[in-house]
Amino acid sequence: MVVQSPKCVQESSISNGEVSLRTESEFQKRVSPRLKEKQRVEKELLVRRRVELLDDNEEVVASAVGGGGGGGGGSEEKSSEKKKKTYKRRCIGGNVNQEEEKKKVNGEVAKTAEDSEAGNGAVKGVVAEKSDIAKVKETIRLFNKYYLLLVQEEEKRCRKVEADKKASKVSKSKKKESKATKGSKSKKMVVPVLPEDTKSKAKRPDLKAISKMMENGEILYPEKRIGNIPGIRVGHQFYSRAEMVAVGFHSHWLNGIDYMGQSYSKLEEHKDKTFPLAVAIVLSGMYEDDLDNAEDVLYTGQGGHDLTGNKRQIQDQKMERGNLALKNCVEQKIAVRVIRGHESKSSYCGKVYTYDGLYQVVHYWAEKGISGYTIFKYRLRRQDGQPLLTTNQVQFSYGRVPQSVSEIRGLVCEDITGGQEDIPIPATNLVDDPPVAPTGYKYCKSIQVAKNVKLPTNVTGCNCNGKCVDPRTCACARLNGSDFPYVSRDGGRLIEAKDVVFECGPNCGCGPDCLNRTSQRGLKYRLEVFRTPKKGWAVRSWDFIPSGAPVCEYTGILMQTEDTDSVSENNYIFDIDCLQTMRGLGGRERRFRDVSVPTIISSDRHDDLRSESVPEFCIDAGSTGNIARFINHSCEPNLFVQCVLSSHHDIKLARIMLFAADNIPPLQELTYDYGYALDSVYGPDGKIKQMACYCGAPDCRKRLF
DNA sequence: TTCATTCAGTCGTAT
DNA sequence: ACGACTGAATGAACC
Repeated sequence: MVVQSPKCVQESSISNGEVSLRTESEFQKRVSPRLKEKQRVEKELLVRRRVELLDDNEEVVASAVGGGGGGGGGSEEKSSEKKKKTYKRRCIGGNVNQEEEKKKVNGEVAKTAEDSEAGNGAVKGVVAEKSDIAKVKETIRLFNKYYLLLVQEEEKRCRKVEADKKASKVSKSKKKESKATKGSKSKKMVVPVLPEDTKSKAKRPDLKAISKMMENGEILYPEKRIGNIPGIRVGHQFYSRAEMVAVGFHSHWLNGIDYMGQSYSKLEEHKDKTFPLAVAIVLSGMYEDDLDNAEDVLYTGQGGHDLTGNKRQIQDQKMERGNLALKNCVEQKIAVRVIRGHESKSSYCGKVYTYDGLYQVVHYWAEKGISGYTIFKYRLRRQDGQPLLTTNQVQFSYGRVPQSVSEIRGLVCEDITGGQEDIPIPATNLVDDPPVAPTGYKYCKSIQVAKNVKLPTNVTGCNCNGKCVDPRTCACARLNGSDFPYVSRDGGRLIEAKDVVFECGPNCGCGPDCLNRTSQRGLKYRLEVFRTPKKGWAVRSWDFIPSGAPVCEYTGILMQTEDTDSVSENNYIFDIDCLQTMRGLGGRERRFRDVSVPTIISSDRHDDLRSESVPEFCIDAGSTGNIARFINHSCEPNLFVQCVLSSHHDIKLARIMLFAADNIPPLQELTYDYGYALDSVYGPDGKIKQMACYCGAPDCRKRLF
């Protein structure tokens, strides 16, 4: 294809994990001296070392994903007791292939040759049991899904309430008239409407979500535990109290002190202890003086607070419940988990809760508080030998988000989009000397269509006006299983991954503000392209990204797959293959039955898709593309791929969107699962090519392909 | 910015 | 089976 400077090839190829068609000589020249040798020595050691090197920089920030990947070693066995709970949801992320294999064994018809190959390949190389960290991640994703579903429910209810209000106001006079004739009916209207109506808005979808998870037995650790919880390392960030409940890390969404009650004294393993016994506390941060410094904490007991209004003491605190539990910790030298709540403005979540590690309750005493009532104070000291306190690091990392262009360290390009995007995307390079900027491609915000590809025309859309709200009347909503795939919170969040999302488009009656055009609004977050030591270019966000939020589209040249064969140096080809996309869900659960396969896609065409081993169309971002071409692969990604149809309904030509699969803190590298089937990539010699994966995830498949 | 209201599981007590 | 207990989340009301 295009002649690129050697440097460019290097950058681009590594950055995208080296897709496929590189020549063997190039491959060896660039990667092998360092890689292959070590690979032979020991794969795992290599991976770990790389992760350490890599995360040197990012560990500070990416507490959930990054890190040494080690942690899990011994604890994996313990987790088997909870296997049942998570088992049914194993068909996600890195284990998709495994799940397919299982289905086959169960007698389901193998779909395609490609599929079965993927299954076989995966079973050989994949870690059988999920790491504890992955389980936690999965649990929180489930929580987020419930949360968004319940937000949607709430939004619907509120709309209805509002509509009813309007209607009732308008028809007030009419009602009076009709009272005479329809007395009984109006009575019925008033009775059920009033209680719902008055509770107009605040319904706490977060609490609803944990209720649902309890109901379904989906709390990861329903039993309280003393000490660390598998999969939650020091520095782990939670984005709400409810999230902690979902994991079982702190089982109250409200209380500061979580403790084991008397009932635990019956258990054999706790026979020698006195209960109640505290296991975890949350420092809400409202007592500024609670925090002496990072290693020492002064904690005020519970009770006697005025629940409503000003949080003043109105009673003496009593030595009972949580206070007693903490006292017992002093006497029995039991360490408690300490979670610190931080205000984090400039983020959608508002508050972040960081796990700061185990603390010994060394001392307690009673004193008279400001209001003259007795309060209990507890002195906690951090246990030695724990990872450095993350509080400072978090602040450091948040502080590191540059406020202006002049503050950006290692800036090599102020805006790689050349003004095309609403928000500039700077590129930084603190790795190379001299620092180089990403080159060898042309930035293009929107997709380019190859000459021999024709997008369908004469497509009908919905007939809504302004914003689409009623899923019963909006034709686009009906295609999505009679519901909108987005909630309006935070400017539009996708509730969950779907096989395909039908958005409103140019053929619809609604306007640009329609919720069902969420993925068409361009970039919302301040992204940065940055150079990594080992993985080439990478992308991160300076803003917090809530789960389900659209991050960017994958753009490039939309072309026929067969035309790409001549383009042999290209590493940026994204196949528009629904099956492949589903493999790359990255942890989002599929809901097959919820997606009505629309009649517009004729059934024979659908069969075509299934039987085809190679998708007909692809997006080539090799020479032309947007920010998405710099996003790296990970086996445990924080983004997922979602096919979106907006201007037409041909699934083979769907747009490729990347959405946040998790709540993503600022400066965490953005990644998605490239979704390669193992042993599916062939070199020029016709032999299967392999590529090691260095994403560093605990459940890394070790191979990209 | 502050204010007021709601939210729901846990733990202990009382059946 | 019941009720006290708890302070986060949230929209409204407030300048």
